[in-house]
Amino acid sequence: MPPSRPESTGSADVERRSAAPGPGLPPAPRLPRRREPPTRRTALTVAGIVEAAIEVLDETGVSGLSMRRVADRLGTGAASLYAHVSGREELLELVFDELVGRVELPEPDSARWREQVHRMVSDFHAVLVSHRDAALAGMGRIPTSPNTLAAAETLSAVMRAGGLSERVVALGLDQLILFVCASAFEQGLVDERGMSPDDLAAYFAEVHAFYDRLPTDRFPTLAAIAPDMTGHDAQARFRFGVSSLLAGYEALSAAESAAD
Amino acid sequence: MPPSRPESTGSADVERRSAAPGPGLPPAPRLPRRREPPTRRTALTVAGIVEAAIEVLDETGVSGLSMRRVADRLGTGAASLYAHVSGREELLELVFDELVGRVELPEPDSARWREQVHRMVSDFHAVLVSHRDAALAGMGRIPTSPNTLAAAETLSAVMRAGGLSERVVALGLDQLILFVCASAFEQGLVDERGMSPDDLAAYFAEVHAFYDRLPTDRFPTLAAIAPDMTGHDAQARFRFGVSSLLAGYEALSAAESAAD
DNA sequence: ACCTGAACACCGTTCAAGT
DNA sequence: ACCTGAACACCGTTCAAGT
Repeated sequence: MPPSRPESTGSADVERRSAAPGPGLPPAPRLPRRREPPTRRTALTVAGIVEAAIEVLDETGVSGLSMRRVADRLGTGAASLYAHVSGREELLELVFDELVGRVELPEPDSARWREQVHRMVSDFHAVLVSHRDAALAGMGRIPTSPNTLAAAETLSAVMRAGGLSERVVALGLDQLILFVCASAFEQGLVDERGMSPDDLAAYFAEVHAFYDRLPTDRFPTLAAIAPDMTGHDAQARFRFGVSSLLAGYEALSAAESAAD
Repeated sequence: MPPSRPESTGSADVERRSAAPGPGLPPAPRLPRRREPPTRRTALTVAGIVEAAIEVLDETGVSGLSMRRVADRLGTGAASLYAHVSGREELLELVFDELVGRVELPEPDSARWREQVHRMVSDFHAVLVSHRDAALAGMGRIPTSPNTLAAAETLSAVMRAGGLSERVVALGLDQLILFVCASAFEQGLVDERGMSPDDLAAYFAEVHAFYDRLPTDRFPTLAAIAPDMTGHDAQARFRFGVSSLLAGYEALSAAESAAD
């Protein structure tokens, strides 16, 4: 029962399904029925909770993803979630695993391994960025959930197919995942800092101007590379990052073989 | 005045410094005095607030770094901080700048540029890690504060001294900083997830065992590289990361020159 | 077994009021 | 100009109680 009843707008009282007998009369007898107007959602399940959590995430970002808001969206109270999920931390892990599961996994092909790595990490990055700063939920986590394990297996298999050494793949896999998450998190943070698109454009224009005007005596190098720093969009920077990592892995891997 | 007065334990009423005349009598006249027992700390300043914030950070991590706790440590209320700092977000920026300022900046030397980069980013990483997950405060931030600008200038100058192209330095600088912050954040997060050192050791042993036991049919690559994944400590992984980035930058930079 | 309301111990920020 | 207490609108989690 809502504590205060807002005026019904339009089609009068269709929702009040049982008419009371009237003033001065006792309440009418009732057939037993489900204790609450069924509040639309079905019984609580982990999958349903994760789905609701992702909806909240899309609206508010990770910091706004609270147990209370998720519960609200499911028409219940926060305490009810604890029967299905140990707490906020586990819910974030489940959300992250669900998002990783949306990345398509290729059949490793040594002829196209670079392309395959670029594709996988770009997809991964895109999925994360499309859910605000969701990437935060993945940082500092060792892959042990089903979808993160499957993705780690495929990504490392592609790297091995490219001829990188076991050692380089083992160490590089971690770093590549860290890079994807950190990039996505940074990108997601930007629109988390509570700015309108207009403010945001203004802010970037300011940053651009700021770097262009850096005094060349105190900041000779930054001033010189300023055009190159502000001249690339997020996607170009991400692509550069992946390329430099792969080039580095190849060089280190080759150096290892040469040492044998 | 406390709403309810707990029984004084032991040494009776030493703290009630002004004895009331007694029941039925008006309150005794008082000399004007400082409204509060002087609470030890001097007047609020930005520097003092940042110092207190770092102390709180060291005790609780970024998530526990609240305006209320910082104020508490300064013997005041949270609202008082807003006269010196626009809010929590700005305070985090100030804390990050202060920490970056503790990194020693070398004179760029083209003969030792790799060593200089390794040294700078290791110092940076070490400073961040020594303050829990402080690195979180630096992510998603474009260097504009004094110490972050100075560090960015020096780091990019060292990279230029190493012969890397303007484009590679401009794009790589960002990535290198992101890598340092993300690594430090991950490392800091581990002891943030609220575990005792014993729990932590047990957890890592579990992870180790988990990877060692991965079924080889479903996870052939992960199973094969498991020893290499769990066999390196955080410092080795960080060093590998920096080396691979530098190797990548050199390769990409060389490829650019070759294309000219 | 699952769900609930109420409570506990917290948050960041604002604002009228004091000095 | 600086500081304050109280208030507002939030948090995650626990727990006794209900069904």
